[in-house]
Amino acid sequence: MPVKVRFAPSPTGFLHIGGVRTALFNWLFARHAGGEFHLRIENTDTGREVAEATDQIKESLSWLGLDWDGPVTFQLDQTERCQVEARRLLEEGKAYEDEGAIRIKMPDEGVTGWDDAVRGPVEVANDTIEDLIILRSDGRPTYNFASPLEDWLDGITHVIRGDDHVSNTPKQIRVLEALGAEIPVYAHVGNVLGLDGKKLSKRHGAVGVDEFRREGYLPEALVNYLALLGWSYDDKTTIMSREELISRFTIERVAGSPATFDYEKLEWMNGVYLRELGEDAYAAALTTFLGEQGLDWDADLVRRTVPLVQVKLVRLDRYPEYAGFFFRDVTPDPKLLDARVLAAAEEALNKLDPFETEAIEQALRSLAESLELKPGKAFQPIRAAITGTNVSPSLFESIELLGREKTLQRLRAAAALAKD
RNA sequence: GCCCCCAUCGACUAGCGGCCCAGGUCACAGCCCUUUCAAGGCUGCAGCGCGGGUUCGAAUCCCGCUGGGGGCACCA
Repeated sequence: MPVKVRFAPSPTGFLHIGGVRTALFNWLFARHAGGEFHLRIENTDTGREVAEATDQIKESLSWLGLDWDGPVTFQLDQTERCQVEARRLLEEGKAYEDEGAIRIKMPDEGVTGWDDAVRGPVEVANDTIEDLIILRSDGRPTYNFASPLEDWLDGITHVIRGDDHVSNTPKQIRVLEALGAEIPVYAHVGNVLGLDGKKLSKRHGAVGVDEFRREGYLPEALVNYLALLGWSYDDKTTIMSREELISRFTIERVAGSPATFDYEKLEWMNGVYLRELGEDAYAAALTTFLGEQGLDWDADLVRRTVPLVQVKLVRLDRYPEYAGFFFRDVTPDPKLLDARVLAAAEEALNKLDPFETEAIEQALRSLAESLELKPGKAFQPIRAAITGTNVSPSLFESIELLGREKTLQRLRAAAALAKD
């Protein structure tokens, strides 16, 4: 039987990073097996912002490259079918009415168990499972009825979901049995925790996918990082392309223990991906990102700054601060300046020909020498004058790219500032 | 309160009885490189929660404890 899995978020808000991880595992599992990955919106509880949240979920998945098969389905669409099935269970004596709602009968003795694909055998005593309501008195199905029912209708073969669903599983298995449906394979993945050891939630920093996007993370990096949160290929492999992830992913190597989300490692990994990009691809990513930030900077100039910044940035959102001086004026802190050095620099660069990196470096080095200053000491005031700060891309290349006119202009302006 | 799940360096993890006085990655520290910051190279710091078993032999198996997480709705 071909593999068929689903990711079933509820449309209550943006896509949570823990949810994304669940989606990713489902997706990797399906793609590895050549099966299908479906997106189902569990809107059993009529939400107010369904449309908006659904769009956002779809966009987040798309951005990450997690494509789904077939149309997006909505649980609410199965309301009638749920009612029909509930009535059937009633007729078959497997359910009963209770104050207008319908409850399913659960066995009082014995156990309900399953062989969890990540945890192994799990058993729950039946006397701890109550007769749950499957249809509310207003006719709407409850989650624990609608979800397994739709899994059955959709022919879902594997249910891969978060740890928090473990206690729902025995209930859903009983529902499925009553329905006469086949029981899918269940796999419960450990939860994602925040730095404080608590389950990740909106309280703990950037947990929505959107936020990672705004902070300049690459989807490839996020996917790679997330894949390693609870799954591993072997004892030493860390960086894996999407294709490698797909071909290597198996549910057997997924861990059942909770994992703490580590921003520092994600950043490091993002840097790895950023550095691996070709210069044109890097420029394209940067331009797109800047556009999303509302910064309409000259794409050609952005492209030319790439060689100067690529190895330096670990996140795209650092670019404006780091390379913004190419696009807008600067106001350096006077404390970083030195009028004598700046005046000398202006003179040295004024009629330099050609105005190129190598010549610039040569000129400034001999300037340092004649002023009897260590190179680093002499360059810092110049750096501040040119870039506005004491942390910047390589000075000589920056000067070449900025051009003679602007360079001299900034040198003069800074020299004036320094005198006060 | 009841039920379920989990437990290796600060973090993510490898380990499925001897290959482990525990390996990799991030973080951290030191050194090298160096025009700042990064990146890179090298070195280092650091862990099997506790107590009982089983076994010739346990991080690996069993039991208990402790700790953490999740669940017990006409929420999903």
